Amino acid sequence: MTARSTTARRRYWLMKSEPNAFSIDDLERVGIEPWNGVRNYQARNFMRDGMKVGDGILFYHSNCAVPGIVGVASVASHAYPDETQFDPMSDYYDPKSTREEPRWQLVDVAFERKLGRTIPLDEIKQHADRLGEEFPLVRRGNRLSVFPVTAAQWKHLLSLE
DNA sequence: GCCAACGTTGGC
DNA sequence: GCCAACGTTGGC
Repeated sequence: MTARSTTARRRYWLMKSEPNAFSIDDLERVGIEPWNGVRNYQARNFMRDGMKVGDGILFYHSNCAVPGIVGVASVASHAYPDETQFDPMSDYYDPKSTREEPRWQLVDVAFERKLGRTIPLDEIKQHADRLGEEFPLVRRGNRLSVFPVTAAQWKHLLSLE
């Protein structure tokens, strides 16, 4: 086996968070955070099946005055069950989930850096031709909170910083 | 605060 | 398995 075949290429992702709930400043403060509360199967599957420790994450602020990319983070664990699904006191409690067969998984997310400036959504939309029309942020009605970013998209988005 | 878009639920 | 109702997301 060659070294190349045993080393998976680093992947890239975008993860949304409402800054009122958990902002890039919060991540900087704590350093590492279990990405709990994802209750969408597609987003869960990306975390569970696609993410590897060391993958790059674009940290996106949604549902706020200036939505956009505000920082860079990295995947810091493999997927494991989200504890909040078992907690009746949690907003994220899921009575249909069991410890034997947990429904929701998460990864730990580590702070890397804040961007020099926010890359606002309205500016990202102006680059739809470069990013591809299928890039979720430039599509209407997009609600997916975790999705993959290609190396080319990653490079282009960060070049806007 | 409004509302379009979308995912999930549950009756049938 | 269909699909209307409902709840949530998230830009504006």
